[in-house]
Amino acid sequence: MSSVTKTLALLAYFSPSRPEIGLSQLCKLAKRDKATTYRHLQALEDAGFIEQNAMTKLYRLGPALLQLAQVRELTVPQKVGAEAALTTLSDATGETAHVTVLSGTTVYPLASHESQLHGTRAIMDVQTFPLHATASGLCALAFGPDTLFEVAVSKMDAFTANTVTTSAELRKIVARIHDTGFGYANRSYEDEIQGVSAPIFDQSGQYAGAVSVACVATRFTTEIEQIIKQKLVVASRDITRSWGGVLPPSIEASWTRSLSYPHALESAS
Amino acid sequence: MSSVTKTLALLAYFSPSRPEIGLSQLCKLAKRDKATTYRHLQALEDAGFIEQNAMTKLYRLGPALLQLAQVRELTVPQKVGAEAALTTLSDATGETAHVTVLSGTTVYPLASHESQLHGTRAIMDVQTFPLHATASGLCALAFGPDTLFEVAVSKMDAFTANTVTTSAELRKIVARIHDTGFGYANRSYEDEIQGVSAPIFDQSGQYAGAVSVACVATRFTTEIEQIIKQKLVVASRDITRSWGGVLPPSIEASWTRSLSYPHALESAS
DNA sequence: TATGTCGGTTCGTATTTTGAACCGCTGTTT
DNA sequence: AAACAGCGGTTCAAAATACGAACCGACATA
Repeated sequence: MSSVTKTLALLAYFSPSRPEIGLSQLCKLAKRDKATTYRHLQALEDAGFIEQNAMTKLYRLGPALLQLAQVRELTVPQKVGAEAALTTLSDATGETAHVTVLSGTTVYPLASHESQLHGTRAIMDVQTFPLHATASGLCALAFGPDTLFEVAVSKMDAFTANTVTTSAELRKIVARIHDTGFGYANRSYEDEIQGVSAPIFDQSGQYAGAVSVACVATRFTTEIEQIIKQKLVVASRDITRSWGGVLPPSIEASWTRSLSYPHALESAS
Repeated sequence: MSSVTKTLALLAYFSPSRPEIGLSQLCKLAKRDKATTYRHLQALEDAGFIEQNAMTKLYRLGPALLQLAQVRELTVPQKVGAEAALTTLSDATGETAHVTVLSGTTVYPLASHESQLHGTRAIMDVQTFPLHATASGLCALAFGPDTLFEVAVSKMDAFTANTVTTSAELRKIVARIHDTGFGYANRSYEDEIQGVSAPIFDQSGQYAGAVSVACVATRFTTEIEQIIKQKLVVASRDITRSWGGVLPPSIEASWTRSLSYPHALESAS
């Protein structure tokens, strides 16, 4: 592991729920030496990736990230191209909806929209989505490059009692997703959250990401499942078009089949 | 220079005008060895900071940046707190307005708004603002920590014929900005651009950033200068309040003086 | 077929990174 | 007030890592 990788990994400890971190706390979190961590933080600070609160000495993410994010979004305007469809999806289903993108072998959150309808909502405070345990991740496995599978198998943490933990089980789930055109994660990442997702493709027909609905599990009935799937299809078409992509005909065929024979899916969820 | 610093420095070569860069081109730009640069790019790609276009092999900024930027903005909601005032400022002056923040010893762009009024506009494609040559940077020198001055002196590149290049000149300009409460940059960074800025402060009365108007120099008359300054004061008050900060009374006094006796300023611009 | 450039890889050298121990400071406990 | 614990930050010898010249195969040009 290079020093660069170790340094950049520190940034992942900052989150909305833990926005400021002191040196010692970060050392504990990352299980690193204090001197090393301090030097890494210095390097990040020099680059503007973090800054230090002069009063409290706590570190927080820095302004250079905003700058770079802006360039990224100008280069690949995915976020702006997903937001309208996401709002529509969330409003139509009354649940939290989000879009993820696949980059390399990692699934990143891009945008999310929370429904105003329910008090209890699925909230996202996630850096990256595990391939084997989330609807988005499973979608990537089913429709993305085949090399992802071995990556997924190499880190199959059990997040809940429902998380799949064997390569064989995973392969079966992925196969079903490939058939139906929808990713499912039934309480496999967070307790009481049921995720459903649909893939998004880029201009060359390559897998680009997924649009998902995270539903509080107790609300997840076969009726709402049907509605969610219908709306997911619309959102996926919208976002794919907005990103300049094309949906493979096979996906459209899968969706048609899935939505016509909903009973075929029940065992999958 | 640590390998981390060298690696992160590569990100600065990506910009709206050069959003995708190949390995060899990046080596030339950064004047680095190809093997080293390649390894650095790998590390950045592993972290999701860049990604590679599979067809063209060109690299571009990655989706992890959006994620981190979102956390940054949730931690320190500066951008959202500046945008309304920025729009107002730009509309009222008919020129491009922008907000910068000081982090460590570096001035970063935060947000900008371009006037719809004129065909010719100041456009910003800048990673960081030089302390000695921009209105924002000079504002930081005048109202920020004293340690900035030596940093500024250590890199006084001459961007135009008007850029100050001696420590003595710089000190004089900074003193005048301190007196008037407005930063000026008369064609000192970009030819034909005249910048005027006002400082923004944080909750402890520390310098936090600046709000600026970049005016095409041929349009810069004493009349528009007065209007710009008046609107800058409003914007600075707005943004400072929105950031939870307080304006030092001395600044308000400087502004009152400057705006009452505009002639005292003419030699400054 | 010769040539240049591209992205990417190899391997021995030596530079950089590393972490135990330490420092000075602050706030708390005894 | 003495002892202690925790903090951010620093030092230096030991060791792991980064480095870059040379190289490879693919592609485009001439």
